[in-house]
Amino acid sequence: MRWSTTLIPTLKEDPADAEVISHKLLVRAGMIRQLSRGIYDYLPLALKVIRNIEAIVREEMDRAGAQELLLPIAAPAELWQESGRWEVYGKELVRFKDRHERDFCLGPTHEEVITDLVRRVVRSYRELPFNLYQIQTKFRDEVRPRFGLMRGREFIMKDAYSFHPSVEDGRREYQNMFETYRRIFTRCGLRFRPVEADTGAIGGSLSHEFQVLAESGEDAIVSCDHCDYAANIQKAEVKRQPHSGRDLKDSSPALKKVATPEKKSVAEVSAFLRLPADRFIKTMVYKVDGSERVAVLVRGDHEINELKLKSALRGQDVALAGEAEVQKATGVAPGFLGPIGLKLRTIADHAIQGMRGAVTGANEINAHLVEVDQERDFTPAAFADLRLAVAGDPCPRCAEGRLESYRGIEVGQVFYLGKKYSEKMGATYLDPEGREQPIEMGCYGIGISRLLAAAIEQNHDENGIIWPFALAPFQVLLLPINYADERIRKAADPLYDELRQRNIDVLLDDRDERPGVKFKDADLIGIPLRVTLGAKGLDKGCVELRRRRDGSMKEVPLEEAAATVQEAIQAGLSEEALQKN
RNA sequence: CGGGGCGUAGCGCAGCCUGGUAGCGCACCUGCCUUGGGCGCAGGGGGUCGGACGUUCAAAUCGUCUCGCCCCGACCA
Repeated sequence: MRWSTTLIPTLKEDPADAEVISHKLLVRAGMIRQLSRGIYDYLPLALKVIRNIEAIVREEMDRAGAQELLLPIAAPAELWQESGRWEVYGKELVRFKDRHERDFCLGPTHEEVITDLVRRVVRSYRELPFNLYQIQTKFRDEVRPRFGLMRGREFIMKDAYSFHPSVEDGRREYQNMFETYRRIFTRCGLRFRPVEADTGAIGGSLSHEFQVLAESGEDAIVSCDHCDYAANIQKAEVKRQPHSGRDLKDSSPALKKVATPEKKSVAEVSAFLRLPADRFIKTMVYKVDGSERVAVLVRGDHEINELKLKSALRGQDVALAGEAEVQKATGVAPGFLGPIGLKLRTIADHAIQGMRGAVTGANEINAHLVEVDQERDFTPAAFADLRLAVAGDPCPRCAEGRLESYRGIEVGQVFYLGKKYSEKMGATYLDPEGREQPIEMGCYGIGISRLLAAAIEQNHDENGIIWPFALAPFQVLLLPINYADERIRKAADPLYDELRQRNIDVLLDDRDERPGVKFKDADLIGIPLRVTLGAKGLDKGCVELRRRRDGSMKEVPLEEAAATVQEAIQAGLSEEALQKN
């Protein structure tokens, strides 16, 4: 492609409305433009990258035995009412009426539509299993779209759904997809980590997320430095440890009330009493299923994991109580709550068990209790794993490891759904004994457009994007210093033709621009290889080959340039494929 | 949904407080010049100041409403 005939509207300055680096660079590199909140035009350069991602996804999905299909983006409300999600999904689901006043929605995901298709088609176990996928635009009316393509309302997604005659077969396919995702993200040239994940709104019993590692990621993840345990912080288990009581004398000093005027938070009381945060017991009041109030205890340096709390309460909805609600339920203001004498059902994190010499609120304004001994002074209804894991925690799976924490961008997630949709929607088959059975299901998503942004978050420098070879919109950029110069042009044009003959995706910067402008734009759009053709080099019969990633440069005889470029691309691709993840 | 901020040329911004002929940089067009990291000189085009209503002799500027975009937020006791 010749630059002069394409549309790559680069910008010198960051767009005013962009916050994160991928958003800034996508706009500055002329790849996307915003049409509306969370809705973007994909310009040619962006679409080329998307097509590259899609090609990798298709190859690997097909290789794994899945088949591509395409489902409608608009779906009738009835399907969503059947699954129960018409009511549950909320405002994220865009609804509209057609001219006959029938309710429809735009698909934010396609479990309903595909389950409906399959139940109308499949009769027998002989027709199972299979895995169907599509690559399609999705629409979710996010509360707060942000960060450019990272959280858009309209986005491109690959979604796959598999159907099985047994749990074992479903698990096999889950594993198959897990490995396929590993291959896909490895081939994309990304550093990533699969982590155990919560199943969230989609439902199901087993799930992993694929997180592209990037400082700017919205997700916190932890992984073991010793074994291969890794999990989203929301899901990460905490190993039950022996209690952290200070001194294990037979008896604790007597309980003592101390005045703590206006000191409410752990940080404030900790500073005031000169005691470390891990000596504190934090008491939080939760609304459970909207009515009951439950007190939850965690150590002062820990934080409650509401997902764990929810499962400890057998799946009831939990929400932190407001200040007025706390006052009403306990008779004291938040900040001075403690488990001793509290007339509420109380559950405590494991770390609370056996604590001695602890500090808690006194259940009266401006006072705390010190020298609290859990076994002596109070007994919660239950102990459970209720807190968020933190870096340094011992690994819940192996003996030696410690957890490290990272930030990540979720670009893929696999779910084992089981019978969740098939039972509700009556997707069944006849087993060999002639009995009707609900189909076992799994589903597997990849955020294609988010992957585009994540790749940039992970691969950029102060000058612009640094594309992995596997995703780059062009493999190589030809940069004639002065294309109007006949000698340079007569070197550039044949090289351009030869690269094209070798089936290499090449961009020729044939614009009548100053060299500086071309160099800046070249770095900005991030093509992995750049061949510079200038008078100095041509005097020696040479051109210059430069790698975008490390800036390394070498002179190459003009006649060998095409072959050298081809080798460099091969080398780059295999280097990416061998990257350890 | 709540709170805050911003809408002025394609992009980035000033002007608004204190009403009086709409500006700057970049980009763009023409010519000359220049050609290894966003050159130089000269000339030029482009704006219903987001929209509506109001106040006023007069509104980008003041008021009311409205639309759009950005950021923050569901309380860690």
